[in-house]
Amino acid sequence: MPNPFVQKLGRYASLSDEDTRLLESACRDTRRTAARRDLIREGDPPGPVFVMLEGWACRYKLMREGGRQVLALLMPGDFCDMHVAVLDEMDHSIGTLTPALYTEIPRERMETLIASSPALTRAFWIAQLVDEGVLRAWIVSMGRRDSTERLAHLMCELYIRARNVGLCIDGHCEMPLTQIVIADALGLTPVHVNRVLRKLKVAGAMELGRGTLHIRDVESLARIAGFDDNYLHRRLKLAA
Amino acid sequence: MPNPFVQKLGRYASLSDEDTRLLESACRDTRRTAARRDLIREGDPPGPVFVMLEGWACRYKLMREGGRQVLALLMPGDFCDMHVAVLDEMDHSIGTLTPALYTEIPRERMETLIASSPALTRAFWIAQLVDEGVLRAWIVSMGRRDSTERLAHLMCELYIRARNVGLCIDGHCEMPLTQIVIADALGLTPVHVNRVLRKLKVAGAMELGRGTLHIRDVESLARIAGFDDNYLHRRLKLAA
DNA sequence: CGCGTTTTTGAAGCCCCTCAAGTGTAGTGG
DNA sequence: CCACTACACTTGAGGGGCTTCAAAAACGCG
Repeated sequence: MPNPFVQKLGRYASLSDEDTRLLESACRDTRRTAARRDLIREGDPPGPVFVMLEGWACRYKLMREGGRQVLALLMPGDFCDMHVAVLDEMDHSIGTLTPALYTEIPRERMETLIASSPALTRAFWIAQLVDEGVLRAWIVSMGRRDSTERLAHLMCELYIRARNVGLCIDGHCEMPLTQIVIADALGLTPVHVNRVLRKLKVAGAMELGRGTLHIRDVESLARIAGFDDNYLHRRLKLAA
Repeated sequence: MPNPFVQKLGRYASLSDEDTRLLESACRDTRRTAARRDLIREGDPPGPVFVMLEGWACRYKLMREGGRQVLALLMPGDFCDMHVAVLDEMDHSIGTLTPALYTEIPRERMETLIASSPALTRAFWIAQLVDEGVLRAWIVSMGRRDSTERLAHLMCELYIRARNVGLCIDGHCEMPLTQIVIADALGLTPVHVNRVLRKLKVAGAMELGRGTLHIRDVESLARIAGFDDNYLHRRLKLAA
C-alpha cells in the first residue's frame, strides 16, 4: 500500500529513492485513534509534526458561545505544524473526523530530514505554500462567495486534493464529511448546507452521501464555484 | 528614524548589533510609490521579498464579477512572500493603499541573511507564523462573527500590530483605511461598514475617521470583538 | 473653486439563520 | 432479531442581518 505522504511530496519535487526511503522510515512509528479525538488542543505547547496516513482530521477553533470554525481539512498525505515549535502554545486544535492512522515526527527528526536532502526541503516548502494558498482561498470564499459557490468551491478543492493522493476513482471519491462538519468549515448552518447540497444535486453538478462524493459534471461545478484554474497548481482539468 | 522592519523582527528574537546592521543594509535600496499602485499582480512570476517601510498596502484578490477580497493588510515593518519563489505565479496581487516607501530584497540576499544568523532565521520564522495565525483568525472572523464583532476584531488586531512598530500614541494611531477597504477586508459592503462604525462610536468603544483610529475603551472593544488573549502573543493589555 | 471619491442616510428585499419537528441510519445490548 | 439510543439528515415557517439601489452631503486634492 503506497504511503500518501510520499505520494504527495513526490508531486512537488522529484524524490530520489533515498529520499523516499527516509520519508517512509520517518513514518514507521504509526498510531491509531478513533473518530472525534483531539491530536492536540488549543493552549497545548506545540508538539511534533503530524502526518495523516489514513482517515481525515481538521484544524478547528471553538468559539466562546459554543460554535466552531474549521480552519483546514486534513486528508491522508497531509502534514501540519511543521515549524510551529517557536510559538508558546497552539492557537487552535486538531481533531480527527474519522478513525485515523497517523505518524508523529519529532521535531529533531524533521530537521534531520530537511538537512539531509534539498529535494525534501523543497517539497516541504511547496506543500507549506500550497497550504497557505488554501487558507487564502478560504478567506475569499467566506468573504465573497454565497453559500452555493462556497460549497461547490470546497468540493472542487477537496476533490483535487483527494485525487492527488489517489483517493478518487473517476468521478467519485471517499469524503467522510458530515453536513455538520461542512457547515463548520464554511461558516454556515447544517440546515442550510443541507439545502445547498440538494440544490447542487438537482442541478446535476454533484452529489454527496454516505461518505462519498460523486462529481456529476466537473465543468458545471467549477463554473458554479468560480473555481480558479491557477489555484492548487491548475490541476482540475487533468484526468477528470 | 527607526526602521520598523528591524523593530518588528527585534520583538521576535534578540538581534545582535551585527544582525541589525545586516537588516538595515538590506533595506538601503528603497522605492517610493503613490497610493493604489500594484507592487505585484496575480499571474506575475513571484518576485523579491517586499518590506514595507512607510505607508500601507494590502494583499487582495479580484473576483470575476468585479468585487475584491482583501487577504491581508500590510503596515510598516511587514514583509511578505518570503519563500513564494518556488511557485510558478502569484495567486493574488499586492497593492498600496497610501503613498509608500518600501524595499525589495532579492531572493539571494534573503538567503544570505538567513544563512548568516540564527537569530534572524528565527525572527523570520516567527513573523511567518504570526502571519499565518492572522490568516486563521480572519477565517474565524468571516465564519463565526457578525459584522460588529468582525470590525471590532480587525481594529484590535491592527491596533496591536501598529503599536508594535510604534505607530500609536496612547489610545489612538494612524490608520489610513477607507471604509471601502475595510469592507473589502471583512467581506461586507461599505454601506454596512459605515453603519457598524457608527454603532461602535455610539457605544463608546472606538472611533475611526480622517485616517486615525481612536480607541475609547479597549476593554469594551475587546469584549465586543471576542478578542483572544492568546492571539498575536497576548499583547492587547500592554500599555493600553 | 470644481471634481472625484468617500461618507452618510433611507427604503426595500433577499440570503441565510433560528426554531422546531420528524425521518432516516448505525451501532448497542438484550 | 428487535428494541433502544445517538446522531445525522430532512423539511417547513418565520425572522433578522446584511445587501442592493439610490441619492445627497462631506471631504480632499488638483
